[in-house]
Amino acid sequence: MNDTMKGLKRTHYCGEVPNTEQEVVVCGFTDRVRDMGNLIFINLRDRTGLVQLTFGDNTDREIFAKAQTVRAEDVLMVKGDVRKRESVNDKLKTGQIEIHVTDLRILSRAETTPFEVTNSDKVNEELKLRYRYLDLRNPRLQNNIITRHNIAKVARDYFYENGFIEIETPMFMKSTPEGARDYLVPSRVHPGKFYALPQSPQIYKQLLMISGFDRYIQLARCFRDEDLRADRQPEFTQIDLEMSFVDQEDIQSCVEGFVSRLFKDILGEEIALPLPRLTFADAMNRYGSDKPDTRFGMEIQDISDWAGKTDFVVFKGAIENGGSVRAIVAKNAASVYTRKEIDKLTEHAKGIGAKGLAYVRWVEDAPNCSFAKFLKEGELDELLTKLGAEKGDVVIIVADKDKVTLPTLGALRLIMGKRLELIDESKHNFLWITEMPFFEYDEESGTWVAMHHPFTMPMDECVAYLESDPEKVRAQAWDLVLNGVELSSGSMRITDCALQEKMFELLGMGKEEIEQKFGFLVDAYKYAAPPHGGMGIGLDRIAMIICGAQSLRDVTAFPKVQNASELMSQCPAVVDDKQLEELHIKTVAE
RNA sequence: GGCCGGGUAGUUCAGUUGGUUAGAACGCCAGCCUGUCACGCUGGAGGUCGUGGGUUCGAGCCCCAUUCCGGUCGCCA
Repeated sequence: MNDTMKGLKRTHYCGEVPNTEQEVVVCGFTDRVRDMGNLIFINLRDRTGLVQLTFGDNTDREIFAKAQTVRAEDVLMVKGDVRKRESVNDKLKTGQIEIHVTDLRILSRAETTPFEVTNSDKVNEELKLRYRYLDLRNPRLQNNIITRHNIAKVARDYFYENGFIEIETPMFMKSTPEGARDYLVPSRVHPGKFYALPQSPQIYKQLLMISGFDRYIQLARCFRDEDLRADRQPEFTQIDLEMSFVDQEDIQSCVEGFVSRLFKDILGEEIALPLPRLTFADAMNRYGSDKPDTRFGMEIQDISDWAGKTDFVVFKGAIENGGSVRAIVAKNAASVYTRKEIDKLTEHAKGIGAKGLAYVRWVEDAPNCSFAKFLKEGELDELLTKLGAEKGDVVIIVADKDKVTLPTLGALRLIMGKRLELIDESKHNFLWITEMPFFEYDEESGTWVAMHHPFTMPMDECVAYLESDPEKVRAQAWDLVLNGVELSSGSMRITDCALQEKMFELLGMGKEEIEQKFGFLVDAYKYAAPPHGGMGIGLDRIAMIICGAQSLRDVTAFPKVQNASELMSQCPAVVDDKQLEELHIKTVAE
């Protein structure tokens, strides 16, 4: 039989027992037992930290005998006297003191756990996820979850103080098949019809602006039925906001105020404002990415002019086909990037669409160049000078259409930057990416699709060539990037019915289709709307970076794995035929 | 859906060219120990080598299939 708490009330959390002699009552989990024979030490743990319990000469024999039976992870409640320790432990917050126990209650005994809770760094992720509730006892994970809570609190405080109103939007909404796949929800009362879980509260928050709420915020749960990544879960939380009577700069400076407050309150770090801005086109040209990690250099260089003059058919061919030849220079990398390592890079590059890599590896006096035999006298020297390459450097070159050269070099830049340890992990580099393209050509369907969403406002100067040159149309849409992670995305919305109609038309949507999908939204704008725009800030991703975690799993209490299932509860799971029948999904034969 | 990596005591791993009874550390159990804090010492229990098939006199190891986990590309308005 377990003991009860009867007659005892907790007076302190373990990590907060003060350094003064007094009687206290603490409770928590058994972190570790050190049994010296006639002297027993137990580390008791709760969410605030550890405190040492001591059982010795002066301990009642019955209590001592009971203490001998305590095992790791047992739940205890004890009364005792706080005493100074004979030997201090500097590693513990409570390392100056210990509790001489006068009453020991074993409230619950633990079976031997499948892994050691506080020594689980190297334990297989799958096992820890199956026993997530145990892994969550680990102080590291517990601190992450608490930090996440603190981030949410700062978000609410900041936006509430700035006049934002928190409004809940529906979890059951109409499916909009564009973009990410929806999770669908059937219902007993609507045969053949489905709700969708929100990918984001986008439409509702725009309607709230039309209703005149002026500033809206919500810590919104969002759902996307797409494959997972380390930084992508099928359900996630957005700090979702929308503002009326503002322009892009107003929204950006409001969000800048938030991140600066957040990093100061949580990490004590000053973020210099305003945050740097880079256009989408510049980001692609310099970093080969729409979410560049600017914690290190190694920027992409365009060497098309030089390459066009050579006789190397691969380079010339790329340029003649309207492409480019571009390079990155890895300083002092020749010893790390041997021929074999460069081959690995080549394999990786092929995996993402490049036909191959050309390289110069300058290790001895004469640079080792993979395409030297195609060059005329002096051309290699000219290239190396142009690139600023020196002895010890490695140059990686890709020749193809821009659509290939830029993302390939962007990906290689990241891989090499990590490998060469060029990234200062203590840095927090924010960056606004602006002037995003409006349309994206979809090879599969051969049509232009909206890169952001179809309610995004084009930049004023682009409206003139909406029809003639869709590729060049830029949107009043922007992203906030932190250390190469897309944190947040925002845009101004179209409030002009005629323009909205035109955008739908350009996206190949007929009147009927528009009416069926977005009729209510289009109607709403007929009754006048304030100019408005907003953003969705990824709470999980911010938490991940602030906690220094490598995966969203480390900041999510109960995360899903790669195939979007949850290993602990084994969901999703099959349901009874009876349930399916009730939902009109399956007819069960009698 | 494609590619890459992984699965051997409860956990983390080792396992030689395919060859006797599959090892170590931690954990667990028992005993000893009065100042430990990753306590120490002695002893013990614990294995369907992910699963199924094949090759072989013989498979943890080689081959095929399959499953689960991770990473990545596609995908993520």
